[in-house]
Amino acid sequence: MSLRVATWNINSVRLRIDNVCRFLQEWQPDVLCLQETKCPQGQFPSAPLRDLGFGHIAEHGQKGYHGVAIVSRLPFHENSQHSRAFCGKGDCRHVSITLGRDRPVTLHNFYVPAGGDEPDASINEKFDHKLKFLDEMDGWFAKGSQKSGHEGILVGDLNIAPLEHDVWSHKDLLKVVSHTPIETRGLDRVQAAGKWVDVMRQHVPADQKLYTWWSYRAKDWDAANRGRRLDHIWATAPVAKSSSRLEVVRDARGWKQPSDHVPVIADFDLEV
DNA sequence: ATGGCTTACAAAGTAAGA
Repeated sequence: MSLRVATWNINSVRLRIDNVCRFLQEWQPDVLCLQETKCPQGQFPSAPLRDLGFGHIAEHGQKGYHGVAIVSRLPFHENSQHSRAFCGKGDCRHVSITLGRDRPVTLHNFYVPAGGDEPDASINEKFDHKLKFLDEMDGWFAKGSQKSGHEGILVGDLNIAPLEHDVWSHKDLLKVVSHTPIETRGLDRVQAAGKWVDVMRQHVPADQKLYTWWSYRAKDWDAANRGRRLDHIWATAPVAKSSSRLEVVRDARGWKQPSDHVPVIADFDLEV
């Protein structure tokens, strides 16, 4: 049996619901995790997704900003939906559910704060928030937030491109928010605390460029190809080991009225 | 020339993204 998991920062799920439906139909994931839904709780465009067979939806949204959701063909464990509030804010940056019969797998969907422009926490409150968010994730996973016996998958827009070839120019971006050493060290700590394996880099060697986001501001995003890998798929070791395939749907950046992020898909050989 | 754009919103100009 195979489980296909996808993650996509959609930058308004209501504006781009047709793109979501196209993706679900053409790539046939079992579960799609969305970030930046920008959709108030209760106003998620569920109907067209249900019509495509995705009748299980965990939404955690608010007006205007942020917001995450999990859209699934497979049922969730009863009462398994959780949304953790980070940094004492109710800003809808996490939702998790549990899948699977014999071997439960908890799926975490995260939207880590972008962090603003200036990579200095003493003068930029947004950057301070980003670092504190990472610290809180670290502490949460270190404490063993995972139920014992449960494996896990963590996906989302983590807003950090940790490796040299996760950005178009390592040298130029070391001082740019998303690729600064203090952020990448923070992300490394989160990964270690949860014993998470970077599934994308298991499939694509670290010396090859790998991007999931291209700025709206580039005149020609495709030709310039100045991307960053801001979106991630992590899993606990046994789950990561079962991953048979990875796809970054770069073409989606060229669709009509696109998001600036593209879907990332991983297949796992799991009983679900 | 990595922001030159794009989004939401008690709708014109702000705030936010990254």
